Amino acid sequence: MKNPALPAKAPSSAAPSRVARLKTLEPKKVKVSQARKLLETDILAAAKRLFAQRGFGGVSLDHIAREVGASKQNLLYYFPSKEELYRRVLHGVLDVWLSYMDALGQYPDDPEQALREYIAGKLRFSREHPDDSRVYANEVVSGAPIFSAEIAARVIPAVQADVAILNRWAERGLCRPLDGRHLMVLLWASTQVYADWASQISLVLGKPALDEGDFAAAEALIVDMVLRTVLLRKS
Amino acid sequence: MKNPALPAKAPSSAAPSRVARLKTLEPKKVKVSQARKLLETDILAAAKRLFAQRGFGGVSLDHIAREVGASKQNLLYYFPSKEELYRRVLHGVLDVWLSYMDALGQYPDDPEQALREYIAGKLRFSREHPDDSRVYANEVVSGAPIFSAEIAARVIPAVQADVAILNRWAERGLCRPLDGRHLMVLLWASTQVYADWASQISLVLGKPALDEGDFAAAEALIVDMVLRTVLLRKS
DNA sequence: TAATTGTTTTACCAATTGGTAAAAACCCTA
DNA sequence: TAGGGTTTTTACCAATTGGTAAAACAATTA
Repeated sequence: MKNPALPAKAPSSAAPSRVARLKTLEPKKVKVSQARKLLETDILAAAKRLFAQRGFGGVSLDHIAREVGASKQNLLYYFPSKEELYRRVLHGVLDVWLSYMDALGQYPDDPEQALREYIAGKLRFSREHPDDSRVYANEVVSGAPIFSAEIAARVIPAVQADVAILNRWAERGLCRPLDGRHLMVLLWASTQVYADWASQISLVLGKPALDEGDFAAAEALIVDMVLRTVLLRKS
Repeated sequence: MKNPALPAKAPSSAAPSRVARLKTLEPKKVKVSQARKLLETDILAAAKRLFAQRGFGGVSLDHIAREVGASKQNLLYYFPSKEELYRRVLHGVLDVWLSYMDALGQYPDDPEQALREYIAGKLRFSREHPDDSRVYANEVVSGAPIFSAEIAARVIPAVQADVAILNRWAERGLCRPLDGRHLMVLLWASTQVYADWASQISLVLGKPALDEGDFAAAEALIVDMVLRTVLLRKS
């Protein structure tokens, strides 16, 4: 099915085969034993981009394949099915997502620094990996039909660890006691929105795309709010 | 591309026609002059639910039609195309979305009350209209390919009005001066996340669905944070 | 060089996609 | 009850969907 809003891709008439392209660019440099990993990576990258933009159901294998200059059947040689490809993409996305979750543990005795780092990291994630954020958002908005098990297995423990850290701070009198679970939700929401809602935010800010200054302003506001709320006294 | 004659489609034996169903349920009550509006409403409701869950590309007309007990062709009698149906759904969603935007103007001289109402309203929106929120989120995450014009025309002015109110408060010394645009983004994010990310939040909270208490806890946290940040002194 | 392995292409497939045309059924009024 | 407008169903359509089978090609090893 064609998403009418997206411009139809110009028919890649010349359609250079991928192998031909590789050979042309680096005649003998690229070992074909590496070709597999290369193409696999390309497919995953293209799939991530498209899934981020249009969701699982809005993307066809043919679309992804054309994007990397391969045939759909070639793609199916690397990934046994569309759902498996999607699963692989999601798996990678979750890896990246989780890698920004352990900032709180880095500063076990300094809530302020820990929270600053956490927020800064999450905003960096939104800025540097917007498609990862959007793929994740798409899956979660859909009710996580495919990945709820993996989210439960990997995300929930990470969240609970972060919540435990917050609770320990509160017990030690380092911060106000509050429901860490809702604080985590708020942190995700307020940072990832700068990836997921970038199109609307840039409309609000009146510019074609978000720049460094916008992210800095967002960080300042979020950090300010969170520290005011979490710390016993604003330093 | 050749297309060999396909075997005649099996007659949908069990499928009860919609009219038959209506008649069975309420023999003469339902005026058929109302049938049109009824079916149209049903279609829009079903489409909203499905678009919310799977995005534009993940839903077929047939899927929507079956959901309301009608045929795809019947559906196309009411809506000329899938995109037009989607547009109608989005239009309704935007109406609801915007109806929660003018809370700030209700209390022009009382930032605290205004912000409390705004947050409470937005959370009510997430709770009472989760599908609206998700359809909106899906469209925005996709880069608003179909609705960016209408968002620009209807949402942006509303945001600017709210930002102007915030600025006026700051000028009058009623609140701290801050970038109202980022505050608005934060308010959307932190409230709508309770609709869009409900599946993950309920996993975090360890319950099958969010209940009133969860929304109350969220409201308390968000209000607390925002008031601490926006007001000159926390009352 | 031959056999083997790994990769890509060609040729299909049935089912589904959004959409059209026209016949049929239905309802209200004259 | 006959006609006219409204709604639904039947019958299609070409294009696209995810996926399979096998042939062809390329690379590595024996």
